[in-house]
Amino acid sequence: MATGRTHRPATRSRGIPEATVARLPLYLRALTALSERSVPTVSSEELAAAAGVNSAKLRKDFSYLGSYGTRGVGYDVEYLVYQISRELGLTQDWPVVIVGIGNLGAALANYGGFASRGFRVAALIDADPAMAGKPVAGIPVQHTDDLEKIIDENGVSIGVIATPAGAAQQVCDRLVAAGVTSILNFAPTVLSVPDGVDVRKVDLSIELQILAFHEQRKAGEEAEAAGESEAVIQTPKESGKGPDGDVPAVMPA
Amino acid sequence: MATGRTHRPATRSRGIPEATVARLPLYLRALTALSERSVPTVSSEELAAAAGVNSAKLRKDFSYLGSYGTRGVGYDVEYLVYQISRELGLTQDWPVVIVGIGNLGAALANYGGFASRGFRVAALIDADPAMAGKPVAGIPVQHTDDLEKIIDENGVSIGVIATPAGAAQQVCDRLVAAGVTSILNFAPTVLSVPDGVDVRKVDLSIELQILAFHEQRKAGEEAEAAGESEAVIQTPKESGKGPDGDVPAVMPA
DNA sequence: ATGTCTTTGTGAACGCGTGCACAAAGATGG
DNA sequence: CCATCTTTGTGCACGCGTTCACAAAGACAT
Repeated sequence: MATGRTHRPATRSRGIPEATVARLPLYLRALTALSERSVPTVSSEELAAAAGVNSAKLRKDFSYLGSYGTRGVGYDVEYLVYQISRELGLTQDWPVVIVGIGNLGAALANYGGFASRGFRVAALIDADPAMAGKPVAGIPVQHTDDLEKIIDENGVSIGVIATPAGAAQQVCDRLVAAGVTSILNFAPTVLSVPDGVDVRKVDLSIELQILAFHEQRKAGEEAEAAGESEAVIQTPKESGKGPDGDVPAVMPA
Repeated sequence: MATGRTHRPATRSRGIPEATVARLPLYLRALTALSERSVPTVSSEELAAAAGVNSAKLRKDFSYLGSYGTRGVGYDVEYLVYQISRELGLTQDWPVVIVGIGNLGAALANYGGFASRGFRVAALIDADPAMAGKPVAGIPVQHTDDLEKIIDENGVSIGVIATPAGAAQQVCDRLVAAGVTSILNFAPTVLSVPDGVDVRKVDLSIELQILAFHEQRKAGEEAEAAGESEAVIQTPKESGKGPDGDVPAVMPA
């Protein structure tokens, strides 16, 4: 099943920083767009602009993969697309199961982004017997009872949890026990998993709350409206006295 | 995590580090659960375990908000819930618009997490005239033409983009022009916004690709550790600059 | 070949976030 | 009131990630 995995592109292959890994998909997307427009080469400056990052950062990121650029010219788009795809493991097929076919699960099943890049929805699983057999996105929903069998027969190693919060940990445990080692969690819960299992979480309400925090801060500064531009003022760290404006630093009684 | 933002000197808004802000919602969720069980106080150790973080980190996070704990006892749950809620701006109402009512947009509209905490879906907007008036999650969908009017009349400052990638930037521009200053972007695009506008992005396919990377790495290590007698992994000749044999089959965006 | 010009690749400095470890603060019991 | 025990709040050191700035590498023109 797994083809040769002893890859060593003439440089330090192991030890790609996590932050870099998180940006590779971004670069890949930008490069794919260039590829479709048949652009042969691209400079770090251009690509960085397209990906919304600093060009030095981009060059350093690529340097972890190896020296794929040509000084004075830039990077070969096709070659880079291939290298990043391979580094991310997108040259192979990743069967994925989605557990919890509610509104969100159905939306995920229909999401084109899955199929387009090496990921294939191998099965949809739901606890509701009434859902069983019903096709969603052209795939019949299967019952939770068969979870282990489905994982095993399809060689699934990536699972997506889109269940209510209450069921998430239990589903997670079963997925892990059945052999899944990477989980994308949409349920608003902190999952606990054994070592060796990766969990990434996508949490709507957390994202909104972070936005609300900044929004409130912006509103506060605006209300203060002393005529200062917000970018440059850096209040020196003071302790004790300090007019921090709107919010009273309430101390517990 | 994923937060694509235009550059800004990593400002500590009122001295609270960005990393701390991102964890506050997590603490709040754990505290709310404790509150519902009528637990009066909690130690940093317990709360940290519930939130899945280091206890020292949690104490330091709270120290940015002020000294709300009592040594030898712990933190007062109710008080802390209130303080964090206020800090995050959840004590006020945040009207939100969702633009792009496809599968994902509809799922978001139905998502309970919105209403539960200060956020209220003020309007659903879609470009398809056939959708207009059709109720989704009990809210009638309105047409994009009225976007500016809807933003204005409802005092919306937070927008959610769930459109196809092609429409995202255009929608974003209109939202910003209409007064929205915080955007949660689900479209697989890098949005460019003026200073002062916050963008957070949620990108499915990026999350999956990051998981795939680690999955591939795990598989590789495993194969390496499981004895090297496999003749399959013979070092390819790597003649010239061409990559090794297996064809990449480049995927479209 | 030689010089000029462009762009990469990276050494080094800096800043942020994390986690340890401990002193200070307060509760609790005698 | 004093001793002891628990838990907070934080000083400090370390490591990761980001950014600057520049030498080296190659393309290209003459």
